[in-house]
Amino acid sequence: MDVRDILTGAIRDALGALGVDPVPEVVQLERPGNPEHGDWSTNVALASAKAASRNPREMGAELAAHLLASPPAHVVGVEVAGPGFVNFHLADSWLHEVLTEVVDAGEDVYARHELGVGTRVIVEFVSANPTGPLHAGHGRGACYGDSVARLYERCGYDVVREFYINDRGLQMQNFADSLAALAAGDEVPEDGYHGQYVVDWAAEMPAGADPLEWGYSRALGAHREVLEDLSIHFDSWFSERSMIATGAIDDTLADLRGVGAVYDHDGAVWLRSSEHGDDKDRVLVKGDGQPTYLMPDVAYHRDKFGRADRLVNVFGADHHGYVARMHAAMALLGYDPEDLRIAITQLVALQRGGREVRLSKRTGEMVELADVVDEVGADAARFTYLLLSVDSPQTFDLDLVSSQVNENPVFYVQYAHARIHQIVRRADEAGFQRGPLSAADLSLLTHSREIHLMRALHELPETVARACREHAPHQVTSWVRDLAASFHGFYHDCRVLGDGVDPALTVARLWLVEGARIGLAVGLDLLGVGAPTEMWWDESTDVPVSEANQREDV
RNA sequence: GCCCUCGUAGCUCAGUCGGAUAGAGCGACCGCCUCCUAAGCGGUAGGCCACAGGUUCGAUUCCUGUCGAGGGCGCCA
Repeated sequence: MDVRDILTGAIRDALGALGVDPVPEVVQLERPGNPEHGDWSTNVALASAKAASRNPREMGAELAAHLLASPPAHVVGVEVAGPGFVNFHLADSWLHEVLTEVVDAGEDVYARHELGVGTRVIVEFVSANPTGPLHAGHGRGACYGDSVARLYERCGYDVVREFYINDRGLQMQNFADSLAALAAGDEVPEDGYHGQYVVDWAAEMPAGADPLEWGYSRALGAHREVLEDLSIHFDSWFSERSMIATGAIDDTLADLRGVGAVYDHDGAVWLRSSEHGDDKDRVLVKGDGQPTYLMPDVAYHRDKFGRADRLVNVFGADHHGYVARMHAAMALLGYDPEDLRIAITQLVALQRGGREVRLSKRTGEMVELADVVDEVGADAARFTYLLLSVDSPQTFDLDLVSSQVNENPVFYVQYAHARIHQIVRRADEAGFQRGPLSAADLSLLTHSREIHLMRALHELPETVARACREHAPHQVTSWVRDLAASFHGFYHDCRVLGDGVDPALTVARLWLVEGARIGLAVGLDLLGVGAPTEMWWDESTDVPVSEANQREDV
């Protein structure tokens, strides 16, 4: 049983026994930052004193005394502190139990949750127009969306990764016209696409090919390729065109009309989105009878709600204005807008050679995502994209991430994982048998480095659940960095193997190393970053030589 | 003008349902390899959490306003 369940259960029992009325619904436990405040602390006396008409400090003191009279498992001290906090001091045995749980569970099971069993989630991300290659800015949404999907999977949800393809409309035609013009030796039209890639692709295009269909497939192929390089595998590629064949667009409009969610004005069809939080009503069908971009998107989301209980969309900041109208449209169709979760990723600025590189498909000056991956490697790219909260704008410095690797946290973390495997290899070479866990004396793990490492491991399940709930994979990145730091400290101060180390301690430490391995493997997998088993450096080039740049898949 | 995100150490950023003395990396300075990989470890310096109110036992955190940064506000997509 998790130590928190033991403590909260004992606290509630004690409050009841002390005649506190009402016994609070939730008992909050936290890890105090200050070690003097014990291993765990509760503010329950502060939080519930008022409702129970009691003095918080006195209530805390009574609670502490009562708990100390018959202490819960592992508890060796309880005291009241400050305005009424009740602090628990635990024997290290609670952490030895944590390590046992980690090792028993293994990397497939540890920090896995059942929160979402039976709930279907569609995570839609990237969804770039098939009119050109993905650029560096797309990389953030791509890595983020995939990692959010991994978090949902780890929490037991039934997840589909979906890419929505805008494969009809004006942009497609402009793109095709640009290809055709270049292939014919003409100038690109005014509102066409001007990037260098258009020139390259036009040269590739076989004579007689349909520029629209050929360009479409060329762009989509490029998307697929770079995403695969980043270990991002979509389960579903949803074509906008397919909704014309299925009649989904017409059906959606008829549905909206049926519930009075649209009206005709100035020859156009308007959606009453302002009735559900949007700034103004939006046009669905233009005066010329053509649908706006919004119309098929509404139909698409209606389709998704037919396939899932929850929708997660990843939009770039430049599309955030879209959120209100989409929520309104779903509300008008009778869905709960809460079930459409839209994550906004702030923009990525790219830096190279100390100056910013502008991203613009129109001017043609852009850095392709494929170039970023080539330049810094898939692992460094993913880790860097997932380093920050998506609420913060990011400056991705290509020179820094690729060449100054000592400033790059991905190598710090991967190095910890490589060190773990080095210890395991050394133990094998020495013929050292770890033996069964049940035979190991984990109580020998008492060094502060060992304690810190086990504490960090204990936090992983909670971190995963929160990161999923908040759609915040960067919290996993932070955890992984923290665990790596704990491990490097342990590695430095606690020898696992050697003549001076008691064999029983070696066994216990090998199990701790195994626990760290499991934790890092879980965390890195959630980030989609490789976990290399060895890393060596070429000192002449300062380039790490490892699976980091030879990885195949995650 | 309205909407979204943000404002925390010199720089880049974390900060759990509102908790006790606000953290990390980098940069700066000082130390540590006879030993499982020193791309590692330890220490020092560095803060009016943009500003002003409010809510309460308690606010970096929640609410309102001001200032500042980025982005968005079309019968374009």
